[in-house]
Amino acid sequence: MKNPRSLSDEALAQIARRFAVLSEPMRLRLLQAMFDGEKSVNELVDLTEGTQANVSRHLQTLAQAHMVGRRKEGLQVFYAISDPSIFKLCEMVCGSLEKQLARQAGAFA
Amino acid sequence: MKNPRSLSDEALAQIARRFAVLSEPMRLRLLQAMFDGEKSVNELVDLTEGTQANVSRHLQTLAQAHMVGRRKEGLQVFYAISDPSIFKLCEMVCGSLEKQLARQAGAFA
DNA sequence: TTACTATATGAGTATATGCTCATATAAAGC
DNA sequence: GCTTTATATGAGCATATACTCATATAGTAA
Repeated sequence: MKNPRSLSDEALAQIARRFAVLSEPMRLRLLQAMFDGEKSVNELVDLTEGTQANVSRHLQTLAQAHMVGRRKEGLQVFYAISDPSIFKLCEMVCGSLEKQLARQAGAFA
Repeated sequence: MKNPRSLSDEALAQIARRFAVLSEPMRLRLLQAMFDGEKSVNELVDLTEGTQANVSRHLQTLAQAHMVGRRKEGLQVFYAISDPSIFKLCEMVCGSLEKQLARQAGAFA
């Protein structure tokens, strides 16, 4: 019996990919660092305390997912959040985690 | 210079973990299959066309993340979505993907 | 040109996780 | 007890990806 799926395999793969991009703590740190506006790679390296190579790689991942935009200015490259849904997504996940952690002591104070 | 992060490493890891749970197409298929109510493992195997072993494993992952609940009735185990934020999360991701696709499509028009 | 700076990337390694096969566990009926 | 059915899980393999180190590329200035 063939089952009727409302979303194609292709669509599900894209949704999954999007969640995967958000599933690395370092990338979340980078997004968090960009919450108040665009930042150069070096600024992001300082803010996240990551290595330059690693920060650069994660920024490519975020850019390929169209979650951040790239602006070059001289030697520097500035990245900024380009998809406003990111903010809401993170809010929602934080919210449901807070509810879950309500029984325990929270790291979200 | 120490940077002030608004979310602890622990909190970021938990948020990342939550996104990771949603980053597998098979798990999204399972959630989609449960959108209209609870289902037994066998029903989910049929609906997703996966193997019993694999479906069972993914259900454990979803249950550990408190996204689905488990109810045992005789020989069968019924799973159901227990975290309503799942619906909104998927809606939002679908929405922002649609926008992206519309832009791409527009570029070819 | 050379030197310096900011960013990106190739190569290699380590770890995580998804999948399958086979088997284990649990519940019900005989 | 034994058998059947529904679900869970251990073991092993394959792949994906995060990380580091070293180097490449691009832009600026002398």
